[in-house]
Amino acid sequence: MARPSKPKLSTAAIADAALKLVDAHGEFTLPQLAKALSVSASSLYNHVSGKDEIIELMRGRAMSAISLPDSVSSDWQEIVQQIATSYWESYSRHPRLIPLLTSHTVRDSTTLRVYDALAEAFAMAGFEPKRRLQAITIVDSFVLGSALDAAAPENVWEIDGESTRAFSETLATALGDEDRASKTFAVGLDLIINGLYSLPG
Amino acid sequence: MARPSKPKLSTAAIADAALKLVDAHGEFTLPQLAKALSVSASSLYNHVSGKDEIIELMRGRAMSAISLPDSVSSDWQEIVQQIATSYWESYSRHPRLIPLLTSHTVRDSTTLRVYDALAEAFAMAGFEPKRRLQAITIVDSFVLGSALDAAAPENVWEIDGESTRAFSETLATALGDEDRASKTFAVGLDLIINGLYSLPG
DNA sequence: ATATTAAACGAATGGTATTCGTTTACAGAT
DNA sequence: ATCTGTAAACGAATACCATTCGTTTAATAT
Repeated sequence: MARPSKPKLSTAAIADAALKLVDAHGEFTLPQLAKALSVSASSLYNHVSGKDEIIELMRGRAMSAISLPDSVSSDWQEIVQQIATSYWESYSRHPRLIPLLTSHTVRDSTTLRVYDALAEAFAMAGFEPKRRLQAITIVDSFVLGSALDAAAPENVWEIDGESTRAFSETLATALGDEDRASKTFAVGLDLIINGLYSLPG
Repeated sequence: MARPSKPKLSTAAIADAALKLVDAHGEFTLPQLAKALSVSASSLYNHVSGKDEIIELMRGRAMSAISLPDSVSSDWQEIVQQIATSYWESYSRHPRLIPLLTSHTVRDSTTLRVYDALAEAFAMAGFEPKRRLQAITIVDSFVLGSALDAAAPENVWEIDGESTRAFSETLATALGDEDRASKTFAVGLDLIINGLYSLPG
């Protein structure tokens, strides 16, 4: 077969199909992806430079739902809370994507705008550049860590039965609590924002 | 060649060599590893079930330096601070290992003991099992996220020049600050522990 | 002394990302 | 309307990679 009348591929279609594979299996290969798109693997290279770019496309896809709040409508704490929550939710909608992203440089513009928005919020709060970076890093670390935690829901810990009662009891409470991850993130974020507020400047 | 008088391999030697490769290149392959050990790739399978087990061995190697404090010597806040810091330091000594670990179930006993110790500390603080898990998760998320942040020190953000001034100024302050990551982690952890203390139970 | 196990090897298998040359449709210029 | 160059598909080929298997021989256990 040669060039078709209507192109079978596009970067959007590739990103969507890859994301679907990652959501389902936690990974993807180019032959898999090609088969899912009814296409040969080499055809992908007419639209994409390689597997790395596909991963970066998925990041953009996953982050596209982020809506950044107006900088004027509320105080900085509420703004930071909205940004961080929206950011975390985007990660959490595709938990199994996260491990693929952590070894990659961020090129996606939406993601970069999240940092811009956080920087402005903390600037509005009167944080000097140095402490601004500190605040951003703390929030970002917690978002990423929480999302990673949510990425491995059940089988993170393989218990041999040698655990203390304190930890066993603790683990037992995890079962059945549906959106424990979401609630825990909210609590932690709140705690961080309040802490940043009262931090000695 | 057949069986040698003294074995050339051991799980410890394999883990060390693999860790050295990961520290240097951020990844490893079995042929690489075999060459570093002056051995053929198939020989590795006499000591190890596959690449996954080697990764788990590296986790154990990286975490072996963790020393858990006595539960009686000080108050729970100091204990949690010591555990979390030691935990973070172990990750940070091998930052490029972290992405390999995040997609794996924890089997390493040292790592599991960290959770035990945290559970006991929070139990001592009077946290009920449910809030205990919440506290552990928050601390763990922050440790992991911070370590990941430290894993990609320079090139995480590829700036096109389209950033706001608030963020550009912010990024500029990152240059030259050697152990910024360590200081930021300390600030954030302190803030979390204090927050947990005053959290409505 | 003999049998079993352990630890090395090379060769083979099946999968992976990527490159290249070829084909042919489409789009723009003459 | 024709010509031309680019775009988008394909199959074949390359160079890895993880893993398995059969073989060899040393160490160990019986």
